[in-house]
Amino acid sequence: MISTRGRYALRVMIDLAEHQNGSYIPMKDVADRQDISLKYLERIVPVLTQEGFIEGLHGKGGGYRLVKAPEDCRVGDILRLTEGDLAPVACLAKGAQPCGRAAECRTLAMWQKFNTLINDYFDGITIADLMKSSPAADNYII
Amino acid sequence: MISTRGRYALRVMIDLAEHQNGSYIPMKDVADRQDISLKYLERIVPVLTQEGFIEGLHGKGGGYRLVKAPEDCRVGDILRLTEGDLAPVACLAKGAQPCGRAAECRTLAMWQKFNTLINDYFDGITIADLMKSSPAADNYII
DNA sequence: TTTTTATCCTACCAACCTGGTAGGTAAGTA
DNA sequence: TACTTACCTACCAGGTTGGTAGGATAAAAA
Repeated sequence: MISTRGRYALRVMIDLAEHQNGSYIPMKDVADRQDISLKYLERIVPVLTQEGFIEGLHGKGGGYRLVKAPEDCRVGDILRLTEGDLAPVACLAKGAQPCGRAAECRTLAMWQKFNTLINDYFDGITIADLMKSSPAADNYII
Repeated sequence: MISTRGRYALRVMIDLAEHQNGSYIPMKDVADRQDISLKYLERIVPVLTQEGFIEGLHGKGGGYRLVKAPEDCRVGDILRLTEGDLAPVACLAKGAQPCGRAAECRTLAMWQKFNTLINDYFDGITIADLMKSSPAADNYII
């Protein structure tokens, strides 16, 4: 289950992309528009800075700005960053110790295929795609 | 992330299927073979009985037995049962209250497509498929 | 009928995760 | 100097996870 950290990070990225005008956008504005606590966003957003998705500027006229173009921001990268991992089972997670039953495990292949399915799905979507996404219309297709 | 409940339930089903001989198999045997605490399994397994995947018999000579053929046991059904839900985000979970931002949400369509992707994937796999699964061989394909 | 075997049921628990809040500090602009 | 904004750290309540413990109940064997 994707937690609020990943979901909020995506909404911040979309919001910054939609209001992109070259200057810096205060996180307070994003928080107001997205109806998310500024304090909570302030704890989520720094990792996006560290990995070079956005850059922050202190003081008046400061805020955040996209570093890459929305077309180059893959949802998969943002989710892996904020969620730590997209692994569907513990044994495939990043810091997992090797499972002793792996050689005889009848479910391992299923989990591994699922793992690549997940990562491929989100790697195939960019922030630019989400900007164009209209939920009401898409609902009929699904 | 799929918890131990769902993963252990699958291993129990596979174990029962592999040792199927018409009579009842004590959960103690399954617990020993799978190296899972009997007490913990006893708390997980009843839901499989309630939904008609397996049937239990008390007393000596008792244990559990598959009701359906392994070909008719879909992994998706077992996981939805034991995990409660396979929804990737809170707003798509079973008891979720409708989200007020749904009409303007730019990520909803992505989550919905991901949700059907997950369910379709696991609905396309049966216990019979898992019985045939050889992890070592499949690793090279993935 | 007693004993054994097994399912089934409920309560409890420690550790961790989630979704925050609170209170500051650092840095840049007016 | 005053203000604004990013940035950092500690704390916290509530829920989930992954169990354990101790039985009650049912059925077959002795």
